[in-house]
Amino acid sequence: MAVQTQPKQSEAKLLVVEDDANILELLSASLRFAGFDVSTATTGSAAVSAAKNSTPDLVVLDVMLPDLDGFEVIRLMREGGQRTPVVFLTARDATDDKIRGLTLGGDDYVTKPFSLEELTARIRAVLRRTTQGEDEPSRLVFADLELDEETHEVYRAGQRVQLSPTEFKLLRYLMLNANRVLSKAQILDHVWKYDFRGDDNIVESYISYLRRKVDNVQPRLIHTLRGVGYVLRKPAV
Amino acid sequence: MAVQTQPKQSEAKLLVVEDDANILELLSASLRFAGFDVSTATTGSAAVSAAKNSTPDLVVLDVMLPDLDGFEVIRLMREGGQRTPVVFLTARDATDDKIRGLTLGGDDYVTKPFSLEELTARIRAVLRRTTQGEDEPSRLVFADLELDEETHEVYRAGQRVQLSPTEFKLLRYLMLNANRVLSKAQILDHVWKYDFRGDDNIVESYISYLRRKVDNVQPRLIHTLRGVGYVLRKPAV
DNA sequence: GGTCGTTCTCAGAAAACTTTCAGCCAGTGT
DNA sequence: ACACTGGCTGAAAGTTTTCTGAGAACGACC
Repeated sequence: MAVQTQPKQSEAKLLVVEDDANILELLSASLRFAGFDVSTATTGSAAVSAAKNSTPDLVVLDVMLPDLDGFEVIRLMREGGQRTPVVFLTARDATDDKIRGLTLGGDDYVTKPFSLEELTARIRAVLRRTTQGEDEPSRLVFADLELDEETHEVYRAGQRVQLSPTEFKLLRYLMLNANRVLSKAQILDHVWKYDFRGDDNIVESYISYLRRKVDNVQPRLIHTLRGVGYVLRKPAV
Repeated sequence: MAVQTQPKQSEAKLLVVEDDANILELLSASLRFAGFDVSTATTGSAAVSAAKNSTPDLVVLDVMLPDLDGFEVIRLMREGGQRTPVVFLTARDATDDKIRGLTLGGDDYVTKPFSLEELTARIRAVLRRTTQGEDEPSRLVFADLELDEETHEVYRAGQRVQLSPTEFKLLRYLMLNANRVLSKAQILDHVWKYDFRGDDNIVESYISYLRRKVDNVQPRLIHTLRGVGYVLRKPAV
């Protein structure tokens, strides 16, 4: 198999609005790679007109923008009758009034710094809620392993398993990329917040935790490829 | 279970009339998401003609409008023979006698600032009263937990439990969204008034009160999902 | 004006989770 | 068989999140 394709992600059209060039680059690259059709804007007014023209399925919107703030952008966008769902990006300690009301109308938000897994999970969740018709299932299944993104329940061989937040994110990432080999660096980049300055070993630790909780029965599903990374797959016949 | 749908809310047609752009956006987004078919107007005269054309099942009407006041709007609306029920939005200290009479005709009102739970509860109640035939039940039931929206009575395992107004609203919100994970932000946005300027901790406090009063017997129904939120559900099988 | 129920805040305790580290183990190549 | 490298994991330290008791603030009602 030559080409590695990403998990099908509804091919949705996203508009990403963010003025920090680094974060914008990070987001657009990884969301694009995740299979979304991404366009970008760096100011509120550019975002409004971009939304008018390209009618995205969802907007990823930094609340703090140089010109308009996120709420104004949304209001203007929706004045035209568009009802585009939004995932807001907010600063960690936006204790202000700023972050009130963001979850209304099926929208959601993530606070900076976030992990890419977190953001894409929210995007998927919002799309799931707002897209009618042929919907993404909220339940990931691989062999006898099941993970429900909505209820946060995980089962192995029918048994309920309790996972911590990081364990959950890691497992979801593995399942979304089943049969694909993931390097520790890759895992770190996706599952940990982008400002994490630690060492690879933490991935080993969490793989270990996950094995203990979720991969303690036959057949083993989490495999180590020495010097390469990890992969979730059914053992060879 | 694939799709997460909102609690079915009769799909009723609402006309929302409000001149403050922020509040209008807040209302239309969340009511639409709650399953109503929402149209909007920002002036009294626009409201009258909108009502003529689209014959809503219920009107949410700010009493204070730039041109006509809410009572005028209703008078004009009803001159044409329409008997559309109304939920008024009034300012905090509307001592107005006019408002007193409102509830007589089957209409109702909420004072600003309100919580969305409060508003949707009123809307549901008015629709329940005015819609004959297949009506929404006023009694929510989950496991051995029962909550009557009309009498405000709550029972756990057959035992009557006394709740304060906020506790009641919180529990109703949980029950309306049983089996769905609700973040503290989401709970705050729905159950607390939109001008509340406090932090998440108040949700924790009220969850704690609720547990003490309502979830002090087996099986536990209110569960914490660390880092995610709370959910009302029956324990794993 | 006092009592009561309620809302909201604060702060400490408890619990859960994350991260690091160090020693051990396993696979690989010589 | 040996040394080397990368991976695994137990334990401890560090951090974050949640829970809850106590009390201040508020307003309704007598």
